[in-house]
Amino acid sequence: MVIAREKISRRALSKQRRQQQLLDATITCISNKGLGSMTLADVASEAGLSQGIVNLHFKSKDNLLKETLIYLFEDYNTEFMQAVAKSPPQASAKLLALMEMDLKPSICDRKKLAVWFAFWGEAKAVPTYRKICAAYEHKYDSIMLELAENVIGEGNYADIDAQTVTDVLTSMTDGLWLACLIHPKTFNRSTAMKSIYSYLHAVFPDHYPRE
Amino acid sequence: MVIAREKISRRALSKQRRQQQLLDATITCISNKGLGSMTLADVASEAGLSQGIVNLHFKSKDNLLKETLIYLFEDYNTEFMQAVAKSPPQASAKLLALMEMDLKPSICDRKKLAVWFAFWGEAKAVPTYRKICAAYEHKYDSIMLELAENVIGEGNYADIDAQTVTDVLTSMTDGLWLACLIHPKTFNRSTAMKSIYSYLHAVFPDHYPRE
DNA sequence: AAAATGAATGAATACTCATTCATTTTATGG
DNA sequence: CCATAAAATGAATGAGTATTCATTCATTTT
Repeated sequence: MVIAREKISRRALSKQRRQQQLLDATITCISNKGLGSMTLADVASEAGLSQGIVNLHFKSKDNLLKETLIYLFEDYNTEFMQAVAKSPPQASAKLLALMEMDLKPSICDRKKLAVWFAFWGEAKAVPTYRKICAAYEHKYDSIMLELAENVIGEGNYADIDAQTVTDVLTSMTDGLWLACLIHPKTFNRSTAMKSIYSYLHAVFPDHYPRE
Repeated sequence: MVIAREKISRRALSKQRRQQQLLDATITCISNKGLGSMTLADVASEAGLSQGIVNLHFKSKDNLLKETLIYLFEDYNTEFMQAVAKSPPQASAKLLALMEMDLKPSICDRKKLAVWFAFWGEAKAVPTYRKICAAYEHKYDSIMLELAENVIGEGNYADIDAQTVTDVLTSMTDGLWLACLIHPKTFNRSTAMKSIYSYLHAVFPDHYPRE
């Protein structure tokens, strides 16, 4: 019996996996309907489960949204740390690897970007979101800062400071993400990478040669 | 005939003022409560008027939001065109003036930025918003592109193309706006300008000397 | 096999909010 | 001043939605 089997597998799923499934469904729904008009019924239906399921697992809608933001960050965090760990040991290579990571399809993907921007769009009104963002982003900033300092120390770049480079790179990726979200037709991943590389080349010519 | 015309224009004016007042109230409410949880009652109360007032003037909430986005763009548009018109005639000066405009307090202001990001956060789900954004932004892009082309033509910058410069500058301002919105404590207008100038100096050293 | 568990259901509840509209207030031309 | 229309009001409506909870039932424990 197909129905019976389906029912069994539904219940067999562990609590953690069910929550993850609901978080994924939430991301899909925010991306499709917007944070404002997404309903818990949408999430339940997207997950193929019943009305009350979200409140059962997440207690409230507010809490579901908070957990979704954290889930997004944890995902990004993993990619970020992997990019640093797996790239060659030179600071310049790691910095470039981080930029490439920000533009790779699994990160720079309209579905996820829509959710990031949905939260940023509520950040002024919802201090909880702002605090979560601030905590994670501070970590990325300090890692990039150290990399930029190392690159500067290796070359002859007396008149540029590491914080400025970090600020430029961070704001550029955020801006390129917005372009990907709003202008999907004209946005192009390799053009975007070209923009970033053009800055790196301009500011650190010894480390990032003209291609 | 003259009397009739006067009568019409007077009424139109007051109507227009009321609508502007409601648009301002909407911006305040979105900024304070987020696009998702802002209600028409909030807007009416913010404007010191009654329940039904928004539907009277804007027909529906969706329409109010659309008009609010257009209102934001018209405001930005005025500043943009003024910045181009009032700055010295050299393309390099106009480009710098545009960047300074993007960071001036009346534009780079958390209240307004919260509203921009609120709309961008819904842009994937609401094609209307995306179309409005695309139409305006295409215009800004082509103006900046021409300026960048002129700067390149004036100097010895064979290996950089104008579209890349435009892309970098546009994405940087968007990213800096996000920083202003999310990290108000650490964000600093002059640091942000320093970031932008550091790029202009790096890419067009003849036009933007080390400060 | 019986009892206990707890995940999942989905109907019922309580509440919010956009929209409508009958009524009141205000402005204006005659 | 009055007559008329426009503008504004705010109570009423009803569609929609988060949340609750009694109940079901597959699985685990005894």
